[in-house]
Amino acid sequence: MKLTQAEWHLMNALWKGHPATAREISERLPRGVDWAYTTVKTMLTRLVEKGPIAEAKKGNTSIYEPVLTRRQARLAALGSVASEAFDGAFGSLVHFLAEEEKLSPTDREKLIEALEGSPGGADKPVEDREDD
Amino acid sequence: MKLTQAEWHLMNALWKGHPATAREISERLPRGVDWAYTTVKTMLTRLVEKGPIAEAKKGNTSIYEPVLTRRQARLAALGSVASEAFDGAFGSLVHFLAEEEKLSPTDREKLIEALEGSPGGADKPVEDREDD
DNA sequence: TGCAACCTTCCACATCTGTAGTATTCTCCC
DNA sequence: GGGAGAATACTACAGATGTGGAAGGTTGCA
Repeated sequence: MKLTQAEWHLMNALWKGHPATAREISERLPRGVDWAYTTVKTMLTRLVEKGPIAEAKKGNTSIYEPVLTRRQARLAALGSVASEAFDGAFGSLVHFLAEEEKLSPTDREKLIEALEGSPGGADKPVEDREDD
Repeated sequence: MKLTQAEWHLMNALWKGHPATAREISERLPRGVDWAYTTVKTMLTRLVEKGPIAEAKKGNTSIYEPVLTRRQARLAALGSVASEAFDGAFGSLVHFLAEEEKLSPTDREKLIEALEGSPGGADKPVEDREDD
């Protein structure tokens, strides 16, 4: 259940409140992500096929519900980084992070840069429900 | 400088010792990653185009050198996860990790599963030079 | 009852990824 | 000098991703 960046946008929007319709979701996308409604619809359909979300019909309209919880997705994402970048050792990742806590200024810059590299991040924090 | 999984394999192999030839790199790929030599060559060429590694010619043969350091790549990877999955808040990622330290058994399983999901992870630990 | 607004499904298409074959060019050794 | 074995360059191709247009069904309201 590894998500792509675009899929994260959708999932984040869905986790913000569900069930939700495609339109609701598309309205909740972060600033900078200005997709056509049909784009959202296509991605949602693909996510349903792939499994992370479920679709139900209410009359003519589809309503979506997350199947994958936010926590599961986060674990998967971190697990994947651990496996690729830290020789599969989760502890090594944590260790690295701990070390980097004392980031040098230039590295801090790099990180900020990385964070700003994609839209959707680093603006207003979202409510912090720990699951779903 | 976000790397794909396949690219991580190559970069990891290169970081293990450099400069290195395509053949050397291909021989250092993790078990389970059995690419044809030409595949390795293609990926290396693409990585050179994209920037993370540099290529120099020694007679007929290309020798490769990382430009992106391991540490930079790790920061970028974690930054990207932070941005996608933690609303851009790096601290939130760290917090999550801290919480998850007390993983439930089933979740621990899920994590293991995620780690085992791709080849190259979780066998022998690699030397732990903190940079390059 | 008819239209505006909204929803859906289907199709399209460029780019990126993963993977590798083929053909050509070097090079080194006999 | 000629051939075997490597290395290279070029090309291909399927599947995933990112985007969205076109056309047609539904529905509530005037």
